[in-house]
Amino acid sequence: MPPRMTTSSYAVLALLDLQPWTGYQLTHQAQRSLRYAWPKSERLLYSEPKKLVEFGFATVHQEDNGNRTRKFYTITEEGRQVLNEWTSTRTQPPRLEIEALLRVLFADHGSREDVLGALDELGSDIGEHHQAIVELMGSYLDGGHPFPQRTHLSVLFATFQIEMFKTIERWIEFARDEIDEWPTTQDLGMTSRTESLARLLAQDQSPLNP
Amino acid sequence: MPPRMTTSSYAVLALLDLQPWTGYQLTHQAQRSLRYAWPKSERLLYSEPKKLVEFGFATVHQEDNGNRTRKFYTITEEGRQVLNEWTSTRTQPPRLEIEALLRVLFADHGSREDVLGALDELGSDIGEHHQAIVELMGSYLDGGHPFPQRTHLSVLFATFQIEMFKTIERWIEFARDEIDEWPTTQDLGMTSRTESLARLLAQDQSPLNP
DNA sequence: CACCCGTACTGCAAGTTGCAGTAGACTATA
DNA sequence: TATAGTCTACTGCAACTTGCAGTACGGGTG
Repeated sequence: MPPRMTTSSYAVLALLDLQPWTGYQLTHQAQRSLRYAWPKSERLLYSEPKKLVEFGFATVHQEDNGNRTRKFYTITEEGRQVLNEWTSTRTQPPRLEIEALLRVLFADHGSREDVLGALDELGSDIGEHHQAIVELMGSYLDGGHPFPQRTHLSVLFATFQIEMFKTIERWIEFARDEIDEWPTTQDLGMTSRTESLARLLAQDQSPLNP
Repeated sequence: MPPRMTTSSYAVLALLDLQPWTGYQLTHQAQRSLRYAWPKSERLLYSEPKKLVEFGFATVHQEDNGNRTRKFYTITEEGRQVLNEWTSTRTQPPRLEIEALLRVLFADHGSREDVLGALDELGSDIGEHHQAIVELMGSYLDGGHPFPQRTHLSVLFATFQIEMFKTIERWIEFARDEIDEWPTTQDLGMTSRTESLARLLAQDQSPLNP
C-alpha cells in the first residue's frame, strides 16, 4: 500500500533541488536532461512529485494564471537530506534495451532488408540525440547553461553520451558492411569472416578500430 | 483484458523456434543470450510462453520426471509465421538505463568517494559481462555454439557488446581521472578543463581517443 | 469566430518487476 | 543415514511503470 522512494523519485527530487517546477515543466526538463541516463515516461513524471509531497520531501503551492492553476513543487529540508543520503547507497546495474539488436540476433527470420531497416531506425534515433548533445555543448560554450555551477557535471555526463553514440554509430556502419557480404540471413554459420571476427573478440580486441 | 504480443513475446517466440524449452530453461537461456539487447525478468519469462499458447503460437506438453512435471513449450506453424512477419515491423527506440550516470549528473549532493563508488559498481557490472562474452567467443572457436548455423548472428551481436563494454570502461577511467582533479563535487562550474572538454564535444570530437 | 497548437494535467488498463512462497530431486558431509 | 544446502521448477501478489485516451484553458491566425 505505501509507495516507496524509487530511483525515479530521487531523480525528480534532484531536479526539484535546482529550482521549483510545475509537473508539466518537470516532465519536459526530465525528458531533456535525464533521457540517456534514466528515461521515464511523462505519466510517471507527473506522479512522482505528488509522492514526494506525501513523504514530506516537497511542498506544493498553487499559482493562478487566469482561469487555471499551476502547481509548483518545492523541495523541503527533509528532501535535501534524503537526497544527500541517497548518494552513498548502492546503484542498480545498468540496463540496455535495444530492440534493433534483437532483430540482428534473430535476423534469420527475415530478409537482409529487414535487418538493415532495423539498423537504419537505430541509426536515426541515435543520430538525432547525437546531434542534439553536440549542439547543447555549443550552447554551453556560449554561456547557455541554465545552472552554470553544474557545468562540470553536465559536461562529464555529455562525454559519456558522445562516446556511446559514436560507438553505436560506428558499429552500425560495421554491421551494415558485414551484412552486405551475406548472400542471405540464414544458416551462414561460421564463415571465414565470422571466424576471424570471433578470434579477435576472443582476444578482447576491437574489430572496428584497426 | 486481452493481452497483446509484445516485443518480449516475440523474443521468447524466437527462442522457441530454436528448440522446445521448459519455462525454467527459457528464463535461463533468455537471461544469458538476450541480457544485453532485451533484458527481462525471470517472472516475465515464465509468463510469456503461457501467453503464446493462448494465442496458438505455441503448444505445451508435459513430461514426467519422477514425482514432478515439466512443461515443454513448442512453437507452432502460426508462431513461425508471425515471427517472420515481425521482422518487417518498426522497432522501438533504444533505451539506456544507467543509474551510475544519474549519480554523476547529481554528484554535487555527495562526496567524491560517493560518485567514484557508483563508477566502481558500474565498472564491475560491465567488467563481469565483458569477461563473459570474451570467454563465450573462445568457446565458439572451440566449436561450442549450441546452434552452429546461427554463429554469424551471435558473433555480430557480440561485436556490439564488446564495443559497448570497452567504451564504457574507457569512459569510467576517463571520468575517474577527471573527478580526481576535482577538489570537491560542488560548484566547480566551467573550469578550464571543462571548457576544453566542452569545446571538443561541440566539435563532435572524442576526448578519450587522442 | 473557428481552429489549431501549446499548456497542464488525470484516469485507467495493461505490461513488468521483485519478492516471497512452495516443493521435489540431487549431492555432500557429519 | 540424517540433514543441510543447492538446483530445478514454478505461482501469487503488490507495487512500479507505460501508453493512451480524455479533459480543458489560453493564445495566435485566417
